[in-house]
Amino acid sequence: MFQPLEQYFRDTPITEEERTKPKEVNIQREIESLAFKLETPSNLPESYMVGVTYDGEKRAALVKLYDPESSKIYFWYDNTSHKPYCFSDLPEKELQKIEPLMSHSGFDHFEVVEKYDPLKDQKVKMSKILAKDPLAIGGRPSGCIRDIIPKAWEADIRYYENFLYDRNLVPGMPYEIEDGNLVPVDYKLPKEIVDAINKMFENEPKEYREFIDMWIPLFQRPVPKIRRVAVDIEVYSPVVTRIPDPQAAEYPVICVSFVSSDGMKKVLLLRRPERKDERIKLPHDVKVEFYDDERRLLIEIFKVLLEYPVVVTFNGDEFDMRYLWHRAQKIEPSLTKEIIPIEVGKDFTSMKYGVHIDLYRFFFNRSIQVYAFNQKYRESTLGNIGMALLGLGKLELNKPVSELSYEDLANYCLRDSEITYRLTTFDDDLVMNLIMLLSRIARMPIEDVTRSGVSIWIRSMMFYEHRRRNMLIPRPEDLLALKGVTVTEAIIKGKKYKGAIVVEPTPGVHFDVAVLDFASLYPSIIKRWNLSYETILCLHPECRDNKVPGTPYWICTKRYGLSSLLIGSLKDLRVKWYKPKSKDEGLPEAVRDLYEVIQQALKVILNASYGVFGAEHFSLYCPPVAESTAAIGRYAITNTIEKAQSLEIPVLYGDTDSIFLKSPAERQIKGLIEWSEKSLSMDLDVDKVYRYVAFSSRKKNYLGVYPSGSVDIKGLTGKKRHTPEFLKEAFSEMVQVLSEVKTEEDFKQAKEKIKKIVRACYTKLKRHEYSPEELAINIMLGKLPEKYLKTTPQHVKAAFLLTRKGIELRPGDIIGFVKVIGEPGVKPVQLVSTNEVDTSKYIEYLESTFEQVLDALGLDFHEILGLTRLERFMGNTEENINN
DNA sequence: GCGGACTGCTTACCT
DNA sequence: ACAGGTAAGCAGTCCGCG
Repeated sequence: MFQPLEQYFRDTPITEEERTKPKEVNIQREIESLAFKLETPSNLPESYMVGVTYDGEKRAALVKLYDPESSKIYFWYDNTSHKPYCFSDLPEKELQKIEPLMSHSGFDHFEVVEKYDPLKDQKVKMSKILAKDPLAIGGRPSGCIRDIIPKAWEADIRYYENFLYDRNLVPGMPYEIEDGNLVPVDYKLPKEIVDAINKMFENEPKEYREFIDMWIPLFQRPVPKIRRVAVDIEVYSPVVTRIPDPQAAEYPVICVSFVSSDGMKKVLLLRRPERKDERIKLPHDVKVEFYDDERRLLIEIFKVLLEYPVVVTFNGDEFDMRYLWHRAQKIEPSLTKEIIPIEVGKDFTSMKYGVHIDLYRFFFNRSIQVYAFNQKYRESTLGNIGMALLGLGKLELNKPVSELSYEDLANYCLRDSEITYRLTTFDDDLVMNLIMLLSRIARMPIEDVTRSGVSIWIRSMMFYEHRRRNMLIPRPEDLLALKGVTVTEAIIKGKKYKGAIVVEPTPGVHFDVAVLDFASLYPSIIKRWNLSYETILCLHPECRDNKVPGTPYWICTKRYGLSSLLIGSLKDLRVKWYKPKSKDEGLPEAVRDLYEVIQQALKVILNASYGVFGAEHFSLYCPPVAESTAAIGRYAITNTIEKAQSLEIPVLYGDTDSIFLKSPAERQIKGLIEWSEKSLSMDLDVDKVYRYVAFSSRKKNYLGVYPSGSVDIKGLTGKKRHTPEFLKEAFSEMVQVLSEVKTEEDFKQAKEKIKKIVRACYTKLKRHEYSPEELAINIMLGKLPEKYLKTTPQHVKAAFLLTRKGIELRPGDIIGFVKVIGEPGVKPVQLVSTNEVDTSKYIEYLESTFEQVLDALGLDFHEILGLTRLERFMGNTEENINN
């Protein structure tokens, strides 16, 4: 798979020309060549909407269209005179009396509109206040229209979002320009597929089928391959441990690398007087260019950036793009904001011509990390993600960037671009496809969807739907005042309401265990119970009997709830169509892969759909909706457990949406599933079957072995991220032994093997045979070390020992530390020598880690080590472990 | 002044 | 800036102890 390095690389002498000062160049002329000419054709064939923004100069929405034919971006400016606005409940007459509004320079005019108010369940007349520019509505620190009028509706929506929603445009979908107008591309979807999907939902109500119809084209329309370039820069820094400050941009950019989808691999190097390298050895397909004027280097970078519709970076928002922007202005005054093809915002950077995707922002998103990539990467660093998803890590450095030879610098920098680029291409462009699909579902431009969390995606999806149905979007304070806060009491202090049920596990080893679970429990509940902010606690007296079990809440019986329809339709499309189809061997691989991406994108959204209603910062925050969802979940699982018990199936364990059943008969399982369908209207399925499961008495903590011998480990310390390597190693040896156990009898032998593993580990600890690296506990810094005010945890103590050495640490960094004798008891792994290790602490660790499994097997740690109570009390020495 | 019982903080996990 | 529930380890506090 990987080519041998010697073949792959080529030696290139650094030429005389490259080593000596090149001829003078005319910087001004070079800069002029950067002035890019935007193209706004009056006709353009099928092109994809990749960017949407507001052009302050033209005072209009700007749509960036990607034409797959020419691989170029074309601009389209709104020609429909769409204006910024917000709503007021005051009649025009009243508004006219508000002097600051009437004299506001941004005020344009009033309109009277009729909207459906979902909180009142009736039509209302609203005054629409239109403005000349978006900043007049909101966005300035003071004097905005939304602050002048007493109550403003829909004033916190960005202008271009309003534009998208009002014009029914879907980012990521294909459009044409016809005689200067933007029109959706008429496209016939394969009839068999549309019919097949529709058939599955033929018994659903009309309101529901409308949603299915709306989604189908968004998922089924192909996603184009997009021409793109990955960029990475290296900056000179006199202080090794400090990351250069992009605002100050004090030091020169010394290297830049590009890797693009059209096969370009390029490294640009700044020639520095102190470097006297003779040769440079790089892969044969890599172009190298030397520059001795940093200004020319920057101009060359900008030229490349202008050429590509999509620019991909890793942390470019915070660093690379920002640094280039400030550095350019600092060293060459003619490189003005107008000339540099980068737009620097408060917390992101974008491109003037194309779009900028910062993969760090995307991969950092918890939902992406957990649901799309199943926690395959645990740290959001380029090296970590690259290693986990591509098997390609960063190049190791043996000295600081500023001291590297040209060759090492070029290779290092190139590798970063290579990883960044390949993160967008692996598995047939999985990441690009995922981004495009999320963009369509959330109705958000790529640059926004890759930089925001699920709550913003769901907000956008919901807002779009409100506009499409002419529904007034409620103000958060009205929503909260009307629907109120929660009534149940959480088990955890400080939480707002009661959550899921976790069943006390039956300790021990159990053979032949079936796990049943509700498919997409919470989304199913939201659909089945018609949960939505407007349906819960509705105003109709006749709905009051339709109670949510375990709460005083009732649900509307007259209207379908918006979130119920939205989340319900997405859930059904995933569960009934895309997920099974993605596993269907009868389909071509390309189709399966596409369906897999779609079901992944849906999973990401669905998994968060319940939580957002209980999240204070969500713009449709409605705690009773979240609380009811959890309450119905408890109702479903407790009733299912009772039913299982009435069928005399022992329930060993359960968590939220699952129950673990001991040796159930086929017929019993069938009975349970049918019961669930009939009395709960919920899909209960067999999720997995284990050869055996080992439970200790701890919840969220078990080990299950499948008939194939593969092992599921949940919550056990032995596989947690921070656990020292030596323990993970010993633990995985034990897991290997357990995976081979087929019958009760096999346990005898297995237990003996496990005893040996534990003893061997104990002996090695006692003899100081583990290296500090193997002993290191690796814990992530949740915030800057100085921000720990209430307590100082051990990893923070270790972190301070590092900062004292001048090493900069940031939230998200992982601190490796070893327990040592003496104060403060810990040391960063880098500074530890073997003889100061606190062995007794590690023996305690060994004990607690293995105990979780030994408990279940009926083994005792101390008996394994053959220690008597007295010996344990006295402490034990080298002698008594050797015999 | 010290240790045990307790609470609270922090991280990593499960669903 | 999606939720709540659980485990583990440690920091810090309080109280009693001739």
